Amino acid sequence: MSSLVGSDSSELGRGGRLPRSARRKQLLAAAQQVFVANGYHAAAMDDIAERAGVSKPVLYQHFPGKMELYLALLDTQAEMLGAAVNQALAATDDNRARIHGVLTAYFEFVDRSDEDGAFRLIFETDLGNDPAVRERVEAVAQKTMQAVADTVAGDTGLDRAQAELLSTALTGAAQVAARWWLAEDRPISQEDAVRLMESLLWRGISNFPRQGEPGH
Amino acid sequence: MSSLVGSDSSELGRGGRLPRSARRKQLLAAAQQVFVANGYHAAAMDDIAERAGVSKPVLYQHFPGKMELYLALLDTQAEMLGAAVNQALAATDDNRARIHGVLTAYFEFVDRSDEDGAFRLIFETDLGNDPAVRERVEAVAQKTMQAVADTVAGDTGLDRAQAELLSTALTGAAQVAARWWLAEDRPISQEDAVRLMESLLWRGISNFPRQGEPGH
DNA sequence: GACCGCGTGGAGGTCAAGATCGGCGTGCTG
DNA sequence: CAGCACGCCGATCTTGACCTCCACGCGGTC
Repeated sequence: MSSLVGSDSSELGRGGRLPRSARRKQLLAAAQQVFVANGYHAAAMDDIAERAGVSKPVLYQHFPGKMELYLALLDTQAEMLGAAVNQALAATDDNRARIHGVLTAYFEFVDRSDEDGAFRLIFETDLGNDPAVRERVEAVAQKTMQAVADTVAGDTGLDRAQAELLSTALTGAAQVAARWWLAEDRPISQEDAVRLMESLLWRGISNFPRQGEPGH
Repeated sequence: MSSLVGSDSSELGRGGRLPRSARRKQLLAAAQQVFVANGYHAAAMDDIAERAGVSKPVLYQHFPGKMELYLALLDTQAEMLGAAVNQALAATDDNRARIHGVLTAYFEFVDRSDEDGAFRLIFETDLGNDPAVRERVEAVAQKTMQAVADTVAGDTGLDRAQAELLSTALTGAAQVAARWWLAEDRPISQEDAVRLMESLLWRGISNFPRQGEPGH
């Protein structure tokens, strides 16, 4: 009756005891699968434990609670996305190349995390109301937007608020487009998608009409 | 001890009995306040009933459950936004004017619903996982995107998938920008915001380089 | 002026899900 | 070989939120 090892794809590494570090990583992987599949609220700690092939007490010996578990995953993904975008912005001084890089970063992020759907933790969380989560999610978008706004403000002469509005639109467009592209199962190649978006955004923002320079 | 009518701003229309229609509208208003303030999950039926100054049974005599109550509100708001966008698209044949109209529709929607924050029901719901909710929310964006994609495909010669990608980016940019603008407490006037966004999007999409016309 | 029905209110049931306690087996160490 | 420590599990508690039952009071009618 009691089979030794569940070779089911639904269970990860069932079997004997593991060192804490390995067990922790395994629990994080299981939790990510469940959170991504069901969202935070519908995800049950029982499901996560079962998914990992352990019992609930073990789960609580590694994480104080559901929220901390979620935040650990969220931080990891936010770090990844933030680093990728940052690198794309710092890699060059050519603004068109920057747009290309940031777009690629977004598309790569949703594409790479398609296997596990990790991007949903950031872009489609059902915890937008929780302050801790909200802060972390907005921090990524804000940091990117601010960096873009610096360049936009310098190049267009727009004041800060105006530059931030356009920067929000640009980064938001990239994010929404990448999500749509993945949700539609990549109807076109990633290269084509990035090229199209790059063309759209670059035509929009480059040589943006200087305005609002008072007097002079 | 028992004050007759709660003139508190926290309670709506406490006092005697109301005709069903009026009571229903009042319950919807109370529910909207609570849902917007706390999100779906954190909102308690007790809070909604208390907010409306009635007891829970009456709430359940008007709505079968929490979900139906939420969906009623969601449908109303989705209808409003969809109608506004539709009207903006149908009002003219000039595509730049269409962009202006749609942008205005989005900004008006978040602005007008700032008093009660109704736009959060659509744009920041914490029920993105529930099929019924997801379907309704996506339907609005999808319909808009499809309408825009029709025009984009016709004007640029792009194939359907490419046109839809760009249309998603355009409508997504409008939505994200409007939400940012409100979240930042309207740092610039609505007219300026719409003008800036219109300039950005129109420069991006107008005279988009024709490509992908095979052979011929 | 008395009666009857309907809408209202407070108190309670049910259940799901997060969080926890004593016992067991296994592998290392002297 | 014996003791020990550690990781693990089954079973349970508790909280909180959705959802109904018995008493009360107001409006229409003869």
